Amino acid sequence: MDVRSLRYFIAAYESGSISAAARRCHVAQPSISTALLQLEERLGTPLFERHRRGITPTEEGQRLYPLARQVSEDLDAIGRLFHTPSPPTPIRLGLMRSLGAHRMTDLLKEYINRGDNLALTLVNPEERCDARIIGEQDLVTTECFQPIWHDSYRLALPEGHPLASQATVSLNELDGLPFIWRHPCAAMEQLALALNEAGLRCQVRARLRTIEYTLGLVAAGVGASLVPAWPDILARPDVQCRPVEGLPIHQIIGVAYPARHASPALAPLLALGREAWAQAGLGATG
Amino acid sequence: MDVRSLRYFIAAYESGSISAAARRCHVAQPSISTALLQLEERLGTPLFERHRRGITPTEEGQRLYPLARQVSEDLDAIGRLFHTPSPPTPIRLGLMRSLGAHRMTDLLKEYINRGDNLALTLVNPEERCDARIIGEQDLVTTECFQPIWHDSYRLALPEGHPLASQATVSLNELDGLPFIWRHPCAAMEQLALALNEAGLRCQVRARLRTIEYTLGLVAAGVGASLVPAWPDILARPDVQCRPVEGLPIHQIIGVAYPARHASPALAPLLALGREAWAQAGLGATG
DNA sequence: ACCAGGTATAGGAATGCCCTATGGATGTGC
DNA sequence: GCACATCCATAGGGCATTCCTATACCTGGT
Repeated sequence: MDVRSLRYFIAAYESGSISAAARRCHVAQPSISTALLQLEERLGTPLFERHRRGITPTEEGQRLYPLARQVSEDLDAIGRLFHTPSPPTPIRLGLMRSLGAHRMTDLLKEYINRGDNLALTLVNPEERCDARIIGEQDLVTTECFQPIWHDSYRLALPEGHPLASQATVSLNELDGLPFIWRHPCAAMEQLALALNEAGLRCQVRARLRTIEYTLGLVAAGVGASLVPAWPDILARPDVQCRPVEGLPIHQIIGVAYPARHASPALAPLLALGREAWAQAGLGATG
Repeated sequence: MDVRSLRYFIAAYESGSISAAARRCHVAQPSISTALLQLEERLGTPLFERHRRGITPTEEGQRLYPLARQVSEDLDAIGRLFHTPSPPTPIRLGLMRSLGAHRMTDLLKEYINRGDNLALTLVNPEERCDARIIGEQDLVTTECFQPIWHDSYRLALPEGHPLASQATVSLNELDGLPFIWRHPCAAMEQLALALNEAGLRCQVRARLRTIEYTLGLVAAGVGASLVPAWPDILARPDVQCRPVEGLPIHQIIGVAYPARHASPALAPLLALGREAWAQAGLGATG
């Protein structure tokens, strides 16, 4: 009886899926799969029913769950037993706009978990802070940079817009197109520059700051815009995203931190960034 | 944080010694030693003070102990959660005399632990039974034999007896020596045979059945006897044990069980015998 | 002075875990 | 209707952890 299997069981139980549990535990799916099979073998009873949409616990699985939680948490408590809580480390983190609330909260959650009693304060990236989550283009020379995410940008069009019938859109086709302008945004500035150089007109219908409002206005047919190609944006039915030909707008987002005298409490954040970046790199090549 | 380390910690705590814990856990001493060091490293505090006579728990060790017990027992409970108790398997075990109460109870304890809900009945080896713990010489042809222990026999003398000043005793020196005769005992019968063949007299002061009483009478100076060379007998200060020259009396004790239709519930007992026999074999060569 | 009993360390073998790759089954979108 | 995506299970190789033996070191007892 291994506590590792129990933790995997807990994750699978709470996720309702072996694959999701694997993502949550940062291991590959077969690890959870075989561990659960071994646990069922060891206990002599099936714990889950497998089906296409995931798994549902059997009655035995439901009986095991609270006990497994108990053991797992007791073990964690032992780990903290002699861990004299250090005074909270204040960390001021500057966050640029348009980071993607979902992935950013996941990152912060993990950071707080891994860090040792952090007191996180989120501020604008221009303010004084210990580190900044920003696009690579905004680095200043005294800063080091740890990449986290790679965002490529797409032209966002309302559903049914003529340009949306094409797989890609050329720069010339943007001439005179009404735009929802998001500000500040390096990608939009690049677009403005490109339009200007090509002698194309740029018609701005609205200026605003958040991606969410931008998408709402795009969906309402007020105009087009430029948004990062995040899965949850690409999945929206009311907005269609198309790459702009010959205008590969990318942005690398990461942690910028002072090259000298960086706070040691940043280490887990940098490690998380390294992991996410490596993960994306693997996905890109595979 | 691994439950393995916690179990080692529990064994060390309860044994008061790393070496004893290793024996109890059936692992080598360095395994416990390094596991404890790792646990202390992990928790960031020493758990034991090491000294020449063993170890004593620190205050932190004492705090950890009940929690470790809790987790360990909860985990065991999970292991038994879906283990529908099978109906008790009755096993009649025939036990010859003079097996050595200590090692025999250890063996039975382990057997009951490993077996699946056994109902053990101990009887004399002549009675009907599923298996017998006997000397190899008492095997009948329909039985298989799994050796467990190898006993060699010594002449037991009261402390200060003239013969005890010698490292060994010759057969001739036993002529006319008063004896405490233990019965039944294959070794004593071999001795009687040897004395008889050499034409030596044998003077019997008492006849009895148990080794404990025998040793009491030997210590009281009533006479000599022949006893197995077990560590706890050799360690007695009131009795001195000497090998008899040219008379290597040995006995192999083990499990005798029917060659056909042996109860499957005997398997753990045979496994235990195999382990003990291998262990002794290693000790003899090393 | 040597031996016995205790713990710590070093190095090699084996067991087990994790990962990648792949197969099978079943909904989903065009 | 057919390709595709998702999810779980299985196979095989690489690697980390654990175990063991052998040995060093220390101290108390003979």
